[in-house]
Amino acid sequence: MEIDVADTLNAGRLRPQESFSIGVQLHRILRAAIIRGELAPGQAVSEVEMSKKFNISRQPVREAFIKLGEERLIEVLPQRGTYIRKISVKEVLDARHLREIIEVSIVREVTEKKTPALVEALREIVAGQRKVGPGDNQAYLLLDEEFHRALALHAGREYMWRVAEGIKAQMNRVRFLTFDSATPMPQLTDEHSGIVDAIEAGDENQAVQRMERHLRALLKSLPLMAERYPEHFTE
Amino acid sequence: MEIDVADTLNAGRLRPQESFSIGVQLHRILRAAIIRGELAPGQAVSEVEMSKKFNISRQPVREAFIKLGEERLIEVLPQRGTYIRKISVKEVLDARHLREIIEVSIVREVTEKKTPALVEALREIVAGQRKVGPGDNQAYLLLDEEFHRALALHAGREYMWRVAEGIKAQMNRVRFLTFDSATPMPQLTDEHSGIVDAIEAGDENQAVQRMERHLRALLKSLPLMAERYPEHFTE
DNA sequence: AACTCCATGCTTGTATACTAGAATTCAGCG
DNA sequence: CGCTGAATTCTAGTATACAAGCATGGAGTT
Repeated sequence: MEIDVADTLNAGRLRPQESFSIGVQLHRILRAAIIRGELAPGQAVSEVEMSKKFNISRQPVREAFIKLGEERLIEVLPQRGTYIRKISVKEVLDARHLREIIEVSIVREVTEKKTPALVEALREIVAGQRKVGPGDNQAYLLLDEEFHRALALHAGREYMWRVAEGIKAQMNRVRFLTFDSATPMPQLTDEHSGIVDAIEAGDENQAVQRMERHLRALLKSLPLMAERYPEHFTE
Repeated sequence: MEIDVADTLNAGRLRPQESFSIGVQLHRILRAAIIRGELAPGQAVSEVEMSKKFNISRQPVREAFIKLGEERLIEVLPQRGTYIRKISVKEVLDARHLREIIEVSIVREVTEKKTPALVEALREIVAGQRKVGPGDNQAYLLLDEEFHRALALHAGREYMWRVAEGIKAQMNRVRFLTFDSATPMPQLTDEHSGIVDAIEAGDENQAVQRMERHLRALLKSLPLMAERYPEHFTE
């Protein structure tokens, strides 16, 4: 069931946002498209194909491909072709585990350093999450990111957050698969809210426990998705 | 005290290892040169400069620069220039902290999953470290990497290791500064040996403690280096 | 029928030319 | 003497052309 890129990717000129180079823009576009599954795992892509689709030259496409390759979202085989990577269950599990120890470390630090301003900011994000419409997965994911980023930045761990962002790409590919089926957004929001409560109360252990529980939801859904969409996975 | 690249980087033709593309080869070369301090922090580099020095075109250089930029080893300022990033104390501390929680997680896992074969392999690496000559920092660093990588792979955490490798670039820049002065290689080897002992004994807590202690050495040396070589640092 | 081999058309890798923007320098003017 | 401004010369970004390797398909042979 090959998804045609032209249908979902609004191809055409690619110059409006002049502040960022074309290569950088394309990288973001393709990255999002892969995570959202609009570029099917296993599907072949090529530099010339993309350059034609966006009316640009091969060079910026190449730049984007290099970055996507380092993020392990595509695989570049010299003189043979470039393919959207299938999701590796093992890699996702590893990424999830890594993210857990990072976020646990952060939430522990934050609970120590908490300020009223931070708590209020977090509550505001959670409130925003409650307002998201049932179907708007993308909007919710953005607010989810904002929540976790706020924690990292308050702990002063910008570098850690940068690393975590790369990790999350792998996980988000799975999350987008689950969206259609099995993930109740309100429950996630409740979990966020519970974490904020624990932070506000200064209860470090409870904050950590709730964060772990929050991040382990993927452990349940991953095998289900791997079974339901076997063509998306490699193992 | 600008270090001339031509002196240290053996410039010239760049084609012997045909299996890897020129861009990939150059990336490795420059990466090592930056970590070893042969390209001085703050120093300006340029795509044409490198392309002339290695008798290649600008494109592979550009590819290498993109990767180095993502590793935060250089900074590319569009239409202005490219510079070797100065070492950020804050970033190094963050990287160190991140590496600690990763390696602690790994060593904990390894202590559970230990096998006689692994213990023997680790002891062999440690033995190799004892044989390294006093001045051969680069050889020692390779064996140090091998030690930690063996742990990660035995835990089945290839993906984690991949992430950790990127992190270590930042830390190794500092370690190379300390080599000339204050780091007794035998002591590091003893620490490795102690970690293996704890793993073999199955004493998880002690293994973790020793790993933490081992990785916290940088906390002492970092401020000293920042003071001794202020031109290498940004803060 | 099956197997070999070469031509053809794909792919990414590399080289070169051109564009556009920033900084510097030096001439000209107040 | 000091300041302004335009030309020059850097830079990285983009476009296009060429090279080289791999896969596929079909013609030819056995």
